Amino acid sequence: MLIPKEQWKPADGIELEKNAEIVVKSNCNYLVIAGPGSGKTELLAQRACFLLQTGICYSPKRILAISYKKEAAKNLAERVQKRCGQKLANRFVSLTFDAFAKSLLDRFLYGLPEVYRPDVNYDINPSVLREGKRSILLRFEGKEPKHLLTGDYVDGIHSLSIENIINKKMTDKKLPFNNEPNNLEEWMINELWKLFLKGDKDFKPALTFPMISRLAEYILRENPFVLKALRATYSHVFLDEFQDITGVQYDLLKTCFLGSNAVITAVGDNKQRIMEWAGALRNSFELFEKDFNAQRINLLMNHRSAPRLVELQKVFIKEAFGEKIDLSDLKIENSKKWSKDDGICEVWIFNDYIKEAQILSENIKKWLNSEDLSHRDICVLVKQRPSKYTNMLIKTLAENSMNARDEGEVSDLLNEEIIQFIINLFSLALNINGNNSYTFVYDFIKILNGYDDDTPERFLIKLESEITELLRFANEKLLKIDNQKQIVELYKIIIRYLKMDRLISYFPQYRNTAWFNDLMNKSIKLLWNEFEITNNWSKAITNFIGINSIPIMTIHKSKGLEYDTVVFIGLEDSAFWSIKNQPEQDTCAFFVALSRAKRRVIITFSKYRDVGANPCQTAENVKKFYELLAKSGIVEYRDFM
DNA sequence: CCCTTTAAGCTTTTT
DNA sequence: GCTTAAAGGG
Repeated sequence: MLIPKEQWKPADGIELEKNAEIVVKSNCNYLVIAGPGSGKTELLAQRACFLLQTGICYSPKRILAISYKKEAAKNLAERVQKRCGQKLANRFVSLTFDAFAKSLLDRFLYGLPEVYRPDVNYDINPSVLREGKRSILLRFEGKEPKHLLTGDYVDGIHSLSIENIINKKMTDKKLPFNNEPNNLEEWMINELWKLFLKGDKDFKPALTFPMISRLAEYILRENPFVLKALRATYSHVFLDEFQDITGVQYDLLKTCFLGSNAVITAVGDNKQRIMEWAGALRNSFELFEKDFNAQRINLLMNHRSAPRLVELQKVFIKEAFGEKIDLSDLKIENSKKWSKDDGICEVWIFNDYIKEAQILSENIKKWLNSEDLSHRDICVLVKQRPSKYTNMLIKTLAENSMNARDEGEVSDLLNEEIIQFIINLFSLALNINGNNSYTFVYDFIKILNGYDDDTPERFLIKLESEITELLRFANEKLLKIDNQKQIVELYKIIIRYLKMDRLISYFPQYRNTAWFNDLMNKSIKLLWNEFEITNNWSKAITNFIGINSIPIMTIHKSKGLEYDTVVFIGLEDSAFWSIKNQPEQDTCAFFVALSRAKRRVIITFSKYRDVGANPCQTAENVKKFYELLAKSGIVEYRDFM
């Protein structure tokens, strides 16, 4: 059953580059610098296979893989299962950082001292954080201890920045917090911890994710047995997108595994470090090398982009990142699947955003029709505020019967299990050729019923007829719907059929009623919107899923994704206003945008754009980017003015 | 109530 | 760095 180490070969005939193979078979901590398209998911999947198939990670030991996005965690798990089969993949645990921290907290809640123990029914992110943090402050008005009202704090809690306290200060330091506060800010931090942990008559206990990580870290530090159990479980740890790790998360990582026998493989790219403003550590690579005695190694292949785009990326790296960059960054090679002239990068200059939208629409139409691209092969990127920058384009595309939409608005919604269920149910009810819809709906209801493969067949047969009846009912109702309220009714009937308590027991996140209702309302609104436009339920569902719309998103959202053609709208000062405060991060952001494309990048500049009171756009501050593009000799400039 | 001044949001993820 | 929302003063 086990494969000897020397005989092990990468699964599915995949060829790994030399450095990737070194990491896959390594037995020490590595920091893998993996640029765009270098195949880091594949590297981690192959390493998982190597460890499991050779028995280096032997049963019951497990591999813990930590990502940042649910989607990334899911993709990696699926890849491992595909490469080495379900049985071995059962010992591959792929989680997001927050899911990992939360699972520790939920399992070992009672390992916390009473003061720090959250109510077992805590919510995540109190709704009040969204509605107005100031209202939290008000409940402490006048209760400030008199002796702390000195110096900067004579005005009491009003002199505090509540935003800063909740987002940063509360989780700045490891627990425990100082029980005898020396100033008003410390007092406020303590009061907020108590309120969030325990709640009161009009505040439901609710934690933020950084708080959860701090609590999990505290449990492990205070309970040697829990720590020992964790370390006994995982022999190997993978850390994806390591450039994004926050200080809070790094502390948790150290408490978990520093000084243990776990072999850690961290993968990341400092050229894509765009999350510093949200707390990502600037020096995570150096810290990891030092603390964990990790070796640094670079991947040199770019499997994604066409040769001319790889060349452009290299020029960009060399000129924009300067001496900070490892020399091997300039040795990147492109994949053999391209011919050497492949790859297009153009800068399109417009007088106004109306012309910009027209020209883009014409070209997108051409790409869709004559280049055989599908909507999902194209992506429209913006630095921030997608709606502001792409309003006109969406309108113009619609006038030419093409769809584009802000993917950020809907992607989380569409990925929720309950929404997936509803989509699949409606697709089936309307006889849309969904490939796996029936399996999805059947399995979903089967699980909720607590059925498995040992369940007597008569129950399963009954279940099938129940589903048939549900589909018939949904079909009948859907076809009669002529206002939004009737969709609400249909949703209610479906949820009542599924039973909320059963839903919650399998998807505990839906315990948060406000969030669940929000999901429902958003999807109803979106669905109704699509129906109003199309007046056809099949089309409405297809549009709701977005198969026929071009995704629009921010650069941040696009990280980790790839598209044949990338249209970056608005390489302008007003879009990159932050370039003065955070030049490195904005350079990284532009690099991320550039490197999403497999074959073609179009970058636009419009002299006039309605993004604010001053429509006249400049490119003084982003001049650096234009100079770089021009210098490469690869980019073609087209003037549409 | 209106005008002026100040502060916050922008770019994210996570159950 | 610029826009918009909230707060403060007369």
